[in-house]
Amino acid sequence: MAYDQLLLSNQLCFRFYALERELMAAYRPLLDHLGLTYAQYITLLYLWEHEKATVGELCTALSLDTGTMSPLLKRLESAKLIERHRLPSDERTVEVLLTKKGRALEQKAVSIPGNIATCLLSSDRDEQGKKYAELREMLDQTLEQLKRTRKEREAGK
Amino acid sequence: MAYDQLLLSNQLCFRFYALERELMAAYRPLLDHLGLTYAQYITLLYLWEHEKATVGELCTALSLDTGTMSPLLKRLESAKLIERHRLPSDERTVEVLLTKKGRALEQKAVSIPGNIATCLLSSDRDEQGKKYAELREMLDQTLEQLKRTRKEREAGK
DNA sequence: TTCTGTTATATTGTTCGCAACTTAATTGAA
DNA sequence: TTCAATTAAGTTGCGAACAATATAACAGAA
Repeated sequence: MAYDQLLLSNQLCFRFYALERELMAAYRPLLDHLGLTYAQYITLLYLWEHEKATVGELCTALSLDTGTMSPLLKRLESAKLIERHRLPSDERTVEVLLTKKGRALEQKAVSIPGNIATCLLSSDRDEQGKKYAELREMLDQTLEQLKRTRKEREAGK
Repeated sequence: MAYDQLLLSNQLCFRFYALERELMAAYRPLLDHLGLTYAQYITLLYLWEHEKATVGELCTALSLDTGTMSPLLKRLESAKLIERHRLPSDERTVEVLLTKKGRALEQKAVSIPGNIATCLLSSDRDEQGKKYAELREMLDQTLEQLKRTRKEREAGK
């Protein structure tokens, strides 16, 4: 190795960690305006797209476990943005539905992705499309690789 | 726009968010072995490199605030990995030092970066160096852009 | 039908991350 | 010298995030 892997400045992972938090800091003022956290926002993104979902569906789609999702949904429910009820066909399953208020919030959220893209990408307009595609490609590849390794290790253990 | 920006599957930010957590999941079993969390690990990385630091220095280097760092240091201290004492020259400032036990832990941590690199990068050996450099470059650029925008907005507000 | 194992969700307990606030020490201007 | 402003760290409170556990409903075999 040509350099010390234990140096913070050489760590790819620390970059991901720092970047993720800086990104959340960019979202915060925009989401504060809607009274949402990022986790709540992406939960609503899923519901705006699908109208309804079970708790398990949401956990899978957002890669969160029920220990995160259950209290989060409880808070969205007390904010009157969603409703929850158990399915008659299977009383174990809880279905999550948007309320009218929750559906209406989408209109206030439409400006967020564009706003964040401005923070995230270079101000050079010509570069943006290319950079976006490259980044997306790399992130997808890296995420897939991580998941693959995790499954291998879980299987082998 | 050619597609819906509010679709979760189109969101660059969700990729960062999901990737960061998948990465932490890769670290967890390795760090459990040392009895550390990721935040504690990078705090020790900084101390292994610099031997000692003030609380403010650590906050700046890791982009964490004192509300995160103070209790974290308290836990590292009760684990006997660090010591804290106020500087005689300025009683406001707290200096953090590694204990012998904290210094010794570095030897158990040396295998971690290589292990994580295996999870993170493709198994194609030839591709690794190139991919690592590209990813690093993109992350650095994106992080810089985010910080730049944040400062502009803070100034303009 | 009954018992066993599985599935879906919720709860508990710990740490992180951050905003807002507190405390105490230092600085600097009047 | 005095006192108001600043600085460094710690505390409080809340919402993630996750492991471990609990609860309840369902599914299948005997």
